[in-house]
Amino acid sequence: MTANAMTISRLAAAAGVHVETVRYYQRRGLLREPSRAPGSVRRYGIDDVSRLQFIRRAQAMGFSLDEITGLLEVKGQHACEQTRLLTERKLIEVRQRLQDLRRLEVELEKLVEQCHHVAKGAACPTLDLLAHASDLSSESRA
Amino acid sequence: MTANAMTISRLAAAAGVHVETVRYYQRRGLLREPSRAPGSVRRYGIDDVSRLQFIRRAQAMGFSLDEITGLLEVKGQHACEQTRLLTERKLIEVRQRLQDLRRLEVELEKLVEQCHHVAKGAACPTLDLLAHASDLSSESRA
DNA sequence: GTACTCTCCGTACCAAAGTACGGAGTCAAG
DNA sequence: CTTGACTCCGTACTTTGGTACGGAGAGTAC
Repeated sequence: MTANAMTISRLAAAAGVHVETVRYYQRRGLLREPSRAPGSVRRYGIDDVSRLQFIRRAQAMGFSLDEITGLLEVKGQHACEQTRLLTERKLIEVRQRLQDLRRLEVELEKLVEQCHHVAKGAACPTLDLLAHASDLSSESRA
Repeated sequence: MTANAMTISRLAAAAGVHVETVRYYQRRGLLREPSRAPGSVRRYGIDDVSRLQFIRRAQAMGFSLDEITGLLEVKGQHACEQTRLLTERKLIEVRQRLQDLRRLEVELEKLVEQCHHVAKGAACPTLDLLAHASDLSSESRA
């Protein structure tokens, strides 16, 4: 076995992260700190690369490091159920953000549109709108 | 005129923000610090409420406080053009975020879906997917 | 065996938009 | 005129996901 042959910089390179990130994940408890010969340097193996990649993939799916800690902890019997619940919650969050952003897109489109049609020298409708509320103020959400 | 009659807490309440937020905006230069009788307390007027509301509306439109500083500074001749440019840039950002989130939504939907169809006792497909890459790893964006 | 790179470690710092704190001074009501 | 609420002010802390720094020890290439 060539297991546990990597130094921290090789591990980081293998997973596509910075050395400092590896150390940061260790501090956060996302990654084990491998035991090492006293007065020596830590060595990492394939499993550590996998775990780092797991973390990065989960991040790409929108999970926070805290949530990923949760994902990494679920094991055994109800793992799938717990994971699914977490994923469903995340999906709801994402959909909410999508809705907010779509509304925002429409509003911004309106602003740009109006600015295109404004007469030279006239007041800027965007600044006016921001200054004098109208329908936007009713849109303030929690 | 009842102008400049408000204390900071009334101003904050009128605009729906916290006192500390008013002070923070003053420090950032988004809001003027009204002159005051020496050894006395600051008094605010309607204009300050409007300005605070402008800021909050612009925030709701996705502008950062730095960008809002810019919006508040543009005045006169080319105000509309500058505002429009800023708004267009913001719109592009919003659309990019929308695209990212839509992709994320699809991925999360797949995960949830798979977890629903998994046999009892079988491994969790979500955890598997996160653990063993497949098509997701090619999706890593800058 | 020495020079150069890498690792280790704690600590500090970054963005963004605030929030919290604590002591001293001020305001307003009774 | 006292009491209680409010204001002022600077500074520190929060969250999230890291990045940067600096000095001392370890690993390695020649």
